[in-house]
Amino acid sequence: MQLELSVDRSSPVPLYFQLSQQLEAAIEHGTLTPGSLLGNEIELAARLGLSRPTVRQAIQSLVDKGLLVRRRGVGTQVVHSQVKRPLELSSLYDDLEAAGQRPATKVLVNTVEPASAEVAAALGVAEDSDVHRVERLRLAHGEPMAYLCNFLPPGLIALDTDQLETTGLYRLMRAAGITLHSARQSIGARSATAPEAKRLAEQAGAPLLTMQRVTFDDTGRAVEYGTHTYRPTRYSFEFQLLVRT
Amino acid sequence: MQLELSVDRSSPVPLYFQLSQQLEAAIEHGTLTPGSLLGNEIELAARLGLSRPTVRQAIQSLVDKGLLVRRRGVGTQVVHSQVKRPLELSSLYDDLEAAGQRPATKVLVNTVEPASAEVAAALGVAEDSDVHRVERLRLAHGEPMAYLCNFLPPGLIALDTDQLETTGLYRLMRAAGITLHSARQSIGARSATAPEAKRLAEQAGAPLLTMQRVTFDDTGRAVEYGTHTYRPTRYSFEFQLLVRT
DNA sequence: GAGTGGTCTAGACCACACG
DNA sequence: GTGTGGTCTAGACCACTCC
Repeated sequence: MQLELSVDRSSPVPLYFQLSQQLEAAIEHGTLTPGSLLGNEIELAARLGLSRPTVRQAIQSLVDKGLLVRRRGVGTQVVHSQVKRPLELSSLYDDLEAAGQRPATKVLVNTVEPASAEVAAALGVAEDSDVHRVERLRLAHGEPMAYLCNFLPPGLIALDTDQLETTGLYRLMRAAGITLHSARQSIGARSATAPEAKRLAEQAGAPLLTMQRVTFDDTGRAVEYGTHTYRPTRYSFEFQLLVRT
Repeated sequence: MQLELSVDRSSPVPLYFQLSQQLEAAIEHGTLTPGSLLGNEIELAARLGLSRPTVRQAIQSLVDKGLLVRRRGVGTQVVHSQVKRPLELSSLYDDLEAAGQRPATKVLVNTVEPASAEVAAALGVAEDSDVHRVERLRLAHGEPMAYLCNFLPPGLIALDTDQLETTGLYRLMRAAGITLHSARQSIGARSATAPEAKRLAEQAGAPLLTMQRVTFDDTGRAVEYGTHTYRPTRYSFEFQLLVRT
């Protein structure tokens, strides 16, 4: 069966992007089955009236996503194993929403305070300089799921408590025009202290999953530092990752 | 100051790769300071005697690594925050070795047995069909750090106990010509059962960090399924990740 | 308006896999 | 040997940013 592909040269969408989207949709949809060969690049370019570099660019973007594999002398194949979700800078809010869990957020603290040494080091600001402190409890189905404590440098975004209760922090930052670039994360575990246990409706000493994260924008500024604790019976970190080549 | 760049056209190493390596080294070395502009692509191409697409390919590879940021109408800049380690399919053995911890491995079990339903589902093999089972204790400085239980489909690699004690599983697979492609991971936490606690020299009920992983090669075969437990006082998952754009 | 990266073309030669 | 992807060239025009 012949795959239907076409590009619209009058569209402002780049040609390689149009092609990669169509290929991705065909893979997602099962029209291109795992293991099937894509056909050689020259022929594909001729069929679409594109140059080979343009077709290569489209294919390369899907190789980078892990959907296709290229073998010299063989061809380009659709990967067998379905790549579900590449690891991304995930927002717990988005994660829960995607899982259909209707997340709720309760803002416990939303204030400005002097930075501790730890916070100052993480955000790259002077010690005792003002930073925002936000503490939130994230619930799903009315059950506490995670306790989130975040610090932000001043003047970055307006931290409105109502907004914080209806969406995630990353969405607020993106909406404010901040381009997130990278994050440094650390995931661990430890026993709950008495106040932690109380907040999360666990028993003191219960195991907790912990995550610390510093997020940077594309200018290299630290835009957020967070220390989070999760109830491991309710949440775990799941992700797919690709091998660097 | 002018950055010294040159390419060797007689080398079998691709020109774009030579260039990207030199740029990466200059960033690492501090010759290219964070925030500095790289100079426009046309001029850079002319200076090196390369075509612009080749120079772009070199720059793009570093953008993908998170070392550079491009802005239309502005230029290409070195990212401020140092990207340390991109998240990769990490081997605990390599992690420990990189941290100078001289890892040691004790093979507890190395056998072939019928696959349980869970293992069969993860590896995509028939239930009760033969699979390798390897249980290892990973130590650093003589202290137990993690308990690793892995399952592998038969006929993939020879699992020599001596080799397993001197290197990591991923190295053995790569050495056997297996091209690792992607992995699906889940990281969580729970309380140690009595036998788990004993293995890791912890107390029963102590918090443990857990990781489950299925690894696929580039043909889509599952090549490994592992369930690991870590002592959270000795180990945490640390990684840097880039935001998908 | 000037300068930058973003996209695109129409070729070319090479390296590798497979029969 | 044949076919594939891997690399490379020398241009071109456009979109965006900044002055």
